[in-house]
Amino acid sequence: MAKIDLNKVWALDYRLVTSVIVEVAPALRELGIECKELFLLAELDAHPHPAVLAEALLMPKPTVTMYSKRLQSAGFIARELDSTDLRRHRLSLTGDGRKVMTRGLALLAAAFGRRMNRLTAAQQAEFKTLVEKML
Amino acid sequence: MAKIDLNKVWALDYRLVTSVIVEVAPALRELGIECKELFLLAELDAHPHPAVLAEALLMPKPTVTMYSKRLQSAGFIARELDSTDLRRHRLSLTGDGRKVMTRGLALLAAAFGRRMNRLTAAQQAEFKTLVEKML
DNA sequence: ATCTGATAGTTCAGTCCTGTACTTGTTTAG
DNA sequence: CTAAACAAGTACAGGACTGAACTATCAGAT
Repeated sequence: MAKIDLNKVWALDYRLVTSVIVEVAPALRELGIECKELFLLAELDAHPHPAVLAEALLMPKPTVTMYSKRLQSAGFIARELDSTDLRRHRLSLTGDGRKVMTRGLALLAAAFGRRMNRLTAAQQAEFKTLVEKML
Repeated sequence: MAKIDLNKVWALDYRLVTSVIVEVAPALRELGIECKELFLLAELDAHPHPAVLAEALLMPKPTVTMYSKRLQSAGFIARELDSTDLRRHRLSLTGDGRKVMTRGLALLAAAFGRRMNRLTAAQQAEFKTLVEKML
């Protein structure tokens, strides 16, 4: 088995991810959010605390702070102090926030789905397995 | 075959790509370039004209202009007018530029390789095939 | 020759994003 | 109990990035 060209594969995967983002960004903007804000909304249920969120999203803490502020003032998330640890803030989706997240994820799934559909169902499952293994 | 969760797979792949970038960024900075500047350098041989480069890299033209300027003043690329079309500029790597690119790509390949190594050789080849199909 | 529409690239203004340093609150060692 | 160490989150400054508008050149039609 010849060794594969890592940089080639990397470039392909990077391009795949980027192309989806570029494609979806305008529609998301119409929804009132940026792409990374959508990712933040999508992880909120699983990780309600900003510090954990920052780690999960691989973004620096100040970035999470900034997005949180914007999303809060847009009415998409709520913030409350964690009563068991006063350093912590707990973020949660508002009704509007959940609605926007759902729509945004649908747009993302549509764009990514157009690419995944070039694979057979079995290949799609295989792709998922491989990416899971790599992380 | 159950339908896969597109958003899940998307999130995984996004995270994979991002984690590599985040991991490599500090070392690249020591080399004197940003991550996206490396991608630009890496595509320069194949696409010497800024407009084509912008499309290949999925970035807006002004961004390519800005990076080109910085890379030129850092001595990593050269610019010359295309004599057959005075609107066009032809970019090319300098000796230093090629050296930095080679090192940068090696860092990238190392980081991405650590993830790919969790797959068998056959799976790696399969992954490449699948990503190629999707683009 | 000149006009028209298209293309290459840049400028600029303004937003986005993040590194550094800080405040506030919690835990732990003594 | 207190002080040092640590953790959550923020403020701010400054660099990174991009959309809109612009200049210069080209190619084709009249």
